[in-house]
Amino acid sequence: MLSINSGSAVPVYEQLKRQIRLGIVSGRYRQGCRMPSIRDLAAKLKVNPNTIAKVYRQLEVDEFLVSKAGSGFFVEHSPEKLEQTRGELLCDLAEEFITSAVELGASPEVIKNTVQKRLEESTYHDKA
Amino acid sequence: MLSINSGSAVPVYEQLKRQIRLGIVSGRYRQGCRMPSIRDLAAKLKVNPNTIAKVYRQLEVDEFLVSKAGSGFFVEHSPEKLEQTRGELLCDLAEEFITSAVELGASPEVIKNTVQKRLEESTYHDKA
Amino acid sequence: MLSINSGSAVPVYEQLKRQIRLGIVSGRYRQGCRMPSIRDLAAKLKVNPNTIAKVYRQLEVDEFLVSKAGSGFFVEHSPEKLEQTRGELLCDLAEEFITSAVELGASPEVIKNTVQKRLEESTYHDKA
Amino acid sequence: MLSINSGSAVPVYEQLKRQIRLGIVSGRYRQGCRMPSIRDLAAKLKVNPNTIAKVYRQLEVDEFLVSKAGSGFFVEHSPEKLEQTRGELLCDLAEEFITSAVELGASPEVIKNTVQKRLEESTYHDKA
DNA sequence: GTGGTCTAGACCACC
DNA sequence: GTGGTCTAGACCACA
Repeated sequence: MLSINSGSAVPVYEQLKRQIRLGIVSGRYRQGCRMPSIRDLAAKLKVNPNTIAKVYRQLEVDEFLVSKAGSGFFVEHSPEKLEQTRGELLCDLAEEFITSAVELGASPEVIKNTVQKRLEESTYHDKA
Repeated sequence: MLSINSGSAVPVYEQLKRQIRLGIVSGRYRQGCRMPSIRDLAAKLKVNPNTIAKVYRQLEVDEFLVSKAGSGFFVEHSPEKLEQTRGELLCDLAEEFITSAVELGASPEVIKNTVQKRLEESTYHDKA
Repeated sequence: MLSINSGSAVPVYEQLKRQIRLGIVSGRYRQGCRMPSIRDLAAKLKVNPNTIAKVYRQLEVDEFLVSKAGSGFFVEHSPEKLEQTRGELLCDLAEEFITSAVELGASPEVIKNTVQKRLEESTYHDKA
Repeated sequence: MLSINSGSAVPVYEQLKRQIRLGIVSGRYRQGCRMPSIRDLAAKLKVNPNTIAKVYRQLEVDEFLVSKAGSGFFVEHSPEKLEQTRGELLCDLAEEFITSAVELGASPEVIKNTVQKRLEESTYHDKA
């Protein structure tokens, strides 16, 4: 599901773009599948259809979607593009995390140790 | 600035609590300073004043704020409390990051390496 | 000057994009110069400001313009981009010309000879 | 379909004359066929009926149309006239193309080579 | 129905 | 002033 933070400084279309791109890269939206129609999604999220259209059009420029006039938008990307974007998004996530952690006053060592600890715990949970 | 995500599953009061607590711990809201009045903040964020009151009261229970009748809420915490909360928030941040990274298909090693790399780069930038 | 053909099948924003791009590539709009403001150009051409904004934004994506918030759009491109686009536009012109000529019933030989003849005449005029 | 560029320096009646003449020469309007009535075409293109009348009358003088009182205008031309006009239009197309290409900074050799290349490609496609 | 284009406005942040 | 975002509609072509 997609969510919108109206009060945020980051524009609605940008929020949706990120979420949908993440959904595509993580496999929730699968290759070849049809996206919700502009009007439907706009009604569901209670935003203007133009805003959704902007999101879809930008994702088309970025080569994640293709539009078929009179039919809809479809997930369409090359495997390389997908792999590359995965790497970029991971870097973005890491950067956001580190920025917030630094703002909290954490040193690089503390950050590294915390990540290490959480990774070990989640690995433990996976094995359990 | 505080922002609200109406579509989110996490309640508005919880969203605000987290943001304000983060603001206190990171030093944006300083010890002894007066918080915005309940009705002002409610008007600004366009939420019910009761929601803000709930946030402030819970932060008071958690020992981040104190209320002075007829005067308002003030930032008030012990240094130990602050240090402890910093650690907790850092863990939360790490967990969010790792969860998203795993959803992206990253292995623990890839995650660790990415964090390491970003840390080195930011250290480098700081020195520069 | 920019002109618009409202009755044409090609969208207004596309017509303007082509004309401005041609103007940049041919040197009529020079590197670093400020473009007319969105509102001014919209008023002059009697189209909606959003249409002009769309043109400018697409030319920014295509790396012919850069926007400086609160200041305006400026011509900004790399020399390589300019040279490459010159070649592409020349090919487009040639294709349009040939398509029309073929529709008129001209054979490849006739087309080639006509071009040759006009080129000689214009060369002659240049020398004169 | 006929289109009008209101912003252009070339008069509306001249624009229409060229398009219709091109339509006749290229075979889209066939010998003996009735043209749209003056008032119908004027209504469709949202121009003054006098403008259409002027176009038709000039095309009559140029021997592309004949008017039959109370019946309308009809395509009527001699094969020689048609052949001659084809040649003239081809020259005009070539001149327009060359003028634009020169404005783009292309040398006569580059222009010739580009035309040659596009001709070979289209010939290849025709054979395929 | 679908997307594609366009209009006529609004409010915001930045300068 | 500037551009940036967003809304609330319109009409069109395509399928």
